[in-house]
Amino acid sequence: MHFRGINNIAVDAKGRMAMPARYRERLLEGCGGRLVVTVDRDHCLLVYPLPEWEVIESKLIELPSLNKQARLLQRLLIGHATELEMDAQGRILLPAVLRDFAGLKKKAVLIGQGKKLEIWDEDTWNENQEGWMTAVNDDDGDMPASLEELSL
Amino acid sequence: MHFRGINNIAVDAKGRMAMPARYRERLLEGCGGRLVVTVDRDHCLLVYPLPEWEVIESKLIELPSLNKQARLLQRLLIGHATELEMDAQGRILLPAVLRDFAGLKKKAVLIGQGKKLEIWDEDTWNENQEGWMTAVNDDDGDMPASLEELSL
DNA sequence: AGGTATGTGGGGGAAAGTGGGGAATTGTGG
DNA sequence: CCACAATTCCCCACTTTCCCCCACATACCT
Repeated sequence: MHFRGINNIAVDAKGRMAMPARYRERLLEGCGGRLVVTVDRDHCLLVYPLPEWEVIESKLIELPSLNKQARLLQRLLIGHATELEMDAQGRILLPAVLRDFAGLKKKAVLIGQGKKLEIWDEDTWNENQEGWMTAVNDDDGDMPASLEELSL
Repeated sequence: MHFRGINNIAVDAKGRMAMPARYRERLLEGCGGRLVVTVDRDHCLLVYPLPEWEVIESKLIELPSLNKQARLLQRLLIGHATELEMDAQGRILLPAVLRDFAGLKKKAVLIGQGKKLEIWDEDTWNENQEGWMTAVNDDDGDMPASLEELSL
């Protein structure tokens, strides 16, 4: 059971955002509404059900400590990871630090990405869309074999 | 059992479009009328029966997260993938986000494409036709082996 | 020409999204 | 240890959207 699709959501003055109704039941029975929010390199936020996150975290921890990339990834992801729960109305309260990081204003966008969800500021999302569209079409020669052979 | 052929369809003020009758029975018994609609790089929409989509989605999710191309593809395809069902009249409601993306107005075109269907704005479709006809004839020398060997 | 199947439009009820007031809890500084 | 401030949580009320159902219009077949 994967997350997919796009949702327009509002972040209110207190920094709360309502989880779309169609996700709530899954989140409650899957992990008791316990979630982990962290940041992404592309300046959006990532939301994992707690069990999923723990898998990822373990992998990150075991990366070679002498590798610079690995250390940066660890600081970024584990360092910002915040555990939080849905309240009785199915909302989560996003910490100010994370809202600032993603440049979240009033209007935001929630994107299903399989095991996780991404939260984007609406303007940022829209601005990036066009660029991505063309970037996907550019074959920059740096494409893994699994991508070359993909048939949609 | 593949989709093929072209259909002119109307999108009403609420964003609903009627599935052609000849597809309905197949869609109901094949997947209980459960469909997934997402976007394509060429600014049209793709419609998959849910089981077909899940195969594609799994492949996408397993792509390497550190590869930029892969991440963009995931965001575009999974991020916009919306699950929806046919209503009692055999119609589906296309979310506003997706209609905007494809520039859908009142008149649209539904194209059978094997495992999936494509939805185009009628004007966009007509405008593109000409260009494609010539583009297919240009052998730009950058053709994968599987295409070189194709015998129609 | 009539009947059946398909396409099209709209109205109303239910559910989800949104916002704010106030109580409870936490944390900080004196 | 207490007092004050800030944050977090819960509850209520309003607004908007979505979805189900009914009704009509059009086309096609008999």
